[in-house]
Amino acid sequence: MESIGFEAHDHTSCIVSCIDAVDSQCKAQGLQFTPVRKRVLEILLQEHRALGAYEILDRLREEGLGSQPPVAYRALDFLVTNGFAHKIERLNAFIACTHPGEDHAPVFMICRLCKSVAEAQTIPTKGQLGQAARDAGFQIERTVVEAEGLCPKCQKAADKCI
Amino acid sequence: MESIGFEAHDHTSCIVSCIDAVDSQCKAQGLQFTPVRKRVLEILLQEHRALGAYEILDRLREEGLGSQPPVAYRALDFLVTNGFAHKIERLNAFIACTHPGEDHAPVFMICRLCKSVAEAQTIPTKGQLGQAARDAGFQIERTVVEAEGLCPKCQKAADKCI
DNA sequence: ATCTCTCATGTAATTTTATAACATCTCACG
DNA sequence: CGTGAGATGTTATAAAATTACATGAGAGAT
Repeated sequence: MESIGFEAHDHTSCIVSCIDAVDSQCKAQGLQFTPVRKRVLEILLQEHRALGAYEILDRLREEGLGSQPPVAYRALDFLVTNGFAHKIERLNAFIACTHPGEDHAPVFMICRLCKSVAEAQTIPTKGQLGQAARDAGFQIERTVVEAEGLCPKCQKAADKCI
Repeated sequence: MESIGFEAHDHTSCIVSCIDAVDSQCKAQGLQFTPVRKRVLEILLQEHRALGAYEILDRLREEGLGSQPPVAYRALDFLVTNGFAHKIERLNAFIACTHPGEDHAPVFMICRLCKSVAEAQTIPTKGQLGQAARDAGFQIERTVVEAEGLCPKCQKAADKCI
């Protein structure tokens, strides 16, 4: 269980290496990692925060890469379908995946103050959800697990105010 | 860990007893269980399926209980805030709570074929999500846990087609 | 070389989901 | 009675997502 998002790290290299990883994975799988798709992933990678489709669209528009909603939604759909990004249902927003390539059952922790989002991995069949599914005879295909609360930084900031 | 939703049960009495339970809880807490709010909860209780706000609004409109979106959204907000209903984020839809009154960390299982939704309860601090949060120093306030897949009935139906 | 099929993109219009803002009402409490 | 909090009515608008259809670009067959 590893989580990325709340700690500092070298962001520039993180973006480059992630793009490279996705690039080669696309080549391996015969997927087209087109300029719009790559740019959308870069935009997402620039922050550990979920971005709305229209925020992304605005940036694409500034860069002349597309101006209508389907442009953003299609690129996001490609990224999500192939596991390079995730949708945060609670926020109707999207975030780059921090574990591209690996098989996925992501869990998100969303800070209600600073809006940062961290991703961790779980094994869906294990744990309480897995147990509940087994009890009910339910066959899990996909999971959405999102926790809202306070990240370490904002907890400290909140403590000072008391 | 108990789950309601995929098994048959006496639905009429389930609705009545649930409304009664919410009614007395509202009295105890000084909450106003007004006609619109009660009707919306009844509508939700009539199916073990999540209903969109506009589906609910349509029914309210037919009954002359309100015609504009805020009417439905306000009633739903009351029900969700007080734990009498839940929002299924994945579906942008709402469902009556099967455990009103109890302290809540619900988990939902959504059948992708028949759209039925079952609710189970978990302890958020336990399990993999709790562990991930502890590892990251994240303080959970609220969780969204939704699994999509096949309910027992639809699994059987799917098996026959192979 | 060109046909053609698939996948990606461009664009307009629309649908679906949700909220803002403000007027009005009701009813318990002083 | 006032008056103030909470509930409702109504108009308008914002935000999120999709449909539908036209166009383009490249791989592989003929």
